[in-house]
Amino acid sequence: MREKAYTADQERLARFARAMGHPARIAILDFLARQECCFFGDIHEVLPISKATVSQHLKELKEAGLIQGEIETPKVRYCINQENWAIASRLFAAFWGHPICKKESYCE
Amino acid sequence: MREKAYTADQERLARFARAMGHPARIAILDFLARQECCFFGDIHEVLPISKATVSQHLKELKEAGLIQGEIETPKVRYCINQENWAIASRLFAAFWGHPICKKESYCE
DNA sequence: GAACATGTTCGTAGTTTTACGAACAACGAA
DNA sequence: TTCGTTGTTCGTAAAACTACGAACATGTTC
Repeated sequence: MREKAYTADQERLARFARAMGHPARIAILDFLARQECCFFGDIHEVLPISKATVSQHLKELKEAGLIQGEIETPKVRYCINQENWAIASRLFAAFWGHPICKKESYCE
Repeated sequence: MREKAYTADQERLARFARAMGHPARIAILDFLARQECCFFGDIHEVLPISKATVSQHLKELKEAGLIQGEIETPKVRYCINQENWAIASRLFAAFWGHPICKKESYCE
């Protein structure tokens, strides 16, 4: 029954968008994009939610590929995942028709 | 305990992102952005989901402000909401640091 | 009026999201 | 060993999301 589906780019764009679909996660991404990298505690400090919830949001962003985390005992350092960040950036640019993207369709 | 919250832009960006967080809605926006305007039936035709579900997705996009619909008996014409589309475009451009947006002041 | 065409809304079901406290894991320090 | 710090994971609960068929609303046509 599945003769029409979504393109790979549509699926990927939606996946990234979903990850950005919560103010806390936007705040986290904003924060990380500015600092390049930082610790869990720094992120938790600027958010109005519990550690457990912050951890959950970070997991969501990690699963979407937008960030990555590595243990630096006893802390955990989180960073933007540059590779996927660039991919997402191009997908959104293409979607909105921003000049960063030359092609008429999504870039690759 | 509510001393830290999210900025208005973070809330708005998250709201738009959430609306884009499903492949069907990305497909709808893609379709509308290309055609400028079209009927419900045209949209339903290119999606692998039922009328009821398409209608639900359209409602979601309408509530997010990205599209608008008007009855043109016996059909319903859907269009991009240009005003909010431009706002969303700028918010995303600013978020990703795309050239359309110059520093703190909004682009254009 | 009866039949049709186009979409929306209702009711339902299963899944996912969001949030929290409590418990846990890992490790360095006392 | 015991304590303290840093985060994650577990368990739970309420809300929201996704999807569908059935029923409905509206206006056109026969």
